[in-house]
Amino acid sequence: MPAAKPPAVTVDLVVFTIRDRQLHVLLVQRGIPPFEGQWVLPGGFIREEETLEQAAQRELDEETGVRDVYLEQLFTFGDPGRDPRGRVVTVAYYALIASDQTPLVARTDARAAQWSPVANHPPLAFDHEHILSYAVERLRNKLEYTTVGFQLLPRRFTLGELQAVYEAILGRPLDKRNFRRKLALLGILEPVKEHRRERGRPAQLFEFSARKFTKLKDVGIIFPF
Amino acid sequence: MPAAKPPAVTVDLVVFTIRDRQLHVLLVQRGIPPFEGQWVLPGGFIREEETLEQAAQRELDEETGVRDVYLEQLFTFGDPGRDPRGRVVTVAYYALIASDQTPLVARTDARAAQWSPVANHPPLAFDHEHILSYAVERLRNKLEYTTVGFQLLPRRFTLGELQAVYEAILGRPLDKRNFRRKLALLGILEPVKEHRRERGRPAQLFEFSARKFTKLKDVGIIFPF
DNA sequence: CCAAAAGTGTTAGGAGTACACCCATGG
DNA sequence: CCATGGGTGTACTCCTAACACTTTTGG
Repeated sequence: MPAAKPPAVTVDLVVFTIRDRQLHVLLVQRGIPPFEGQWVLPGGFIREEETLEQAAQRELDEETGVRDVYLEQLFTFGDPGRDPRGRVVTVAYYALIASDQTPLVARTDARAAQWSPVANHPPLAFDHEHILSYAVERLRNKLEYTTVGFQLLPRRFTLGELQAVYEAILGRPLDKRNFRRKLALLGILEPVKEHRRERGRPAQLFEFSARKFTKLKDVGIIFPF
Repeated sequence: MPAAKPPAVTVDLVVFTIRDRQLHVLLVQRGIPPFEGQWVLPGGFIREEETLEQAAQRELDEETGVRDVYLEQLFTFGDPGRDPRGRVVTVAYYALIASDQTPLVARTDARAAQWSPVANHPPLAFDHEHILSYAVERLRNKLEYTTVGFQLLPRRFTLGELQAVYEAILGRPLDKRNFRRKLALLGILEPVKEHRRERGRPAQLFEFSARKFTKLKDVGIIFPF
């Protein structure tokens, strides 16, 4: 039934995290031609028995050892010529990793992997530059009307850290008082009986309240800053 | 390089239009097994030399004879088992057709094609029910922060018709005065020297002003009703 | 003259934005 | 004591939402 020469189907991942208050992306170095030695987004072929999302989960697990993270389909790229080896259609996903879970897993193959600041990353092979910038754009939009930002922080965080996440991704400073009022208004943060002390006045720690959040979920959250 | 048994890759289309103030979708009746005689979304295999979007354009042209319409990638569906014949990954697109351009093209194959009201359509085979509802949801969201609504109307239209489009898709009544004020504020409609007369007071006809619109494009349009 | 749709303003409430100072701690 | 980040309130503007009557035409 398939037409002649079906294309290969891969899944590519744009894995984001926050490191020292900057948005980082996971890159791997190719060990084989084409583009040997150049940096690319992690990815691989889909297997027969798995869904696209499971393929993305599996790749993510293989690269980082992290599970249960925010994962969302981004876009499907399939231009002929995007891969010199032949027709490859890639379904791109992006993932958000909490900043306390970013250790990379011991790698089984020869390729190196590293977190790179999005604002200053090595050139990428294939059309991965394009995929990355599309993912950043999506993340930026998503940030404005959902609560994905929390996915990038550990379970407990300060309001300063949260604001830094938003500022890093949106690329502009936010007003501290307005930011805090907005969050208070949303009522999805739960203060915990603990403070973080480092440089300056100790900061109240908060947790994201899944309970309160799910109530809002149906209503639809608008989250502009 | 490809893994064993690469999946087939198809493009499926959710083609929307407005007919007598209701949202309609284009469906075709399968002429061959599986699901012979059942209704599905139009679609087909991608060709070697074309991009995904070109494949979608081509399918759309074949089905409706319409070109230069709003077309946007929706989502890629690839669960194993979504097609009984084997692994098929489908990249779904949705398209918006102006209501004065909805005649279907003379069909070259045996299948029937028809416009069905989304609110009352025949059951769909494969996972096309799922694809359709996802498309409706996307359209609804898109309507709230962009100007896609105009794509569903002929070049000249009345404010009543435009409001009816929004109401049909959003599924709720809108306040006439607020709706009109909002549009006046956006300033992207150009009144033309013509009125439409039918049942009741004649209505001013408007055109979408591409010139005024592109100015806004960079600024970013928010379009809530 | 009646049915049908077009057209038109005001008000009250909520959200966004701009803005500056004091507080608690570690070094 | 000083550097560092934490924490707080008010005023203005703008957008949204609610709401009802008159106008113009065809039949």
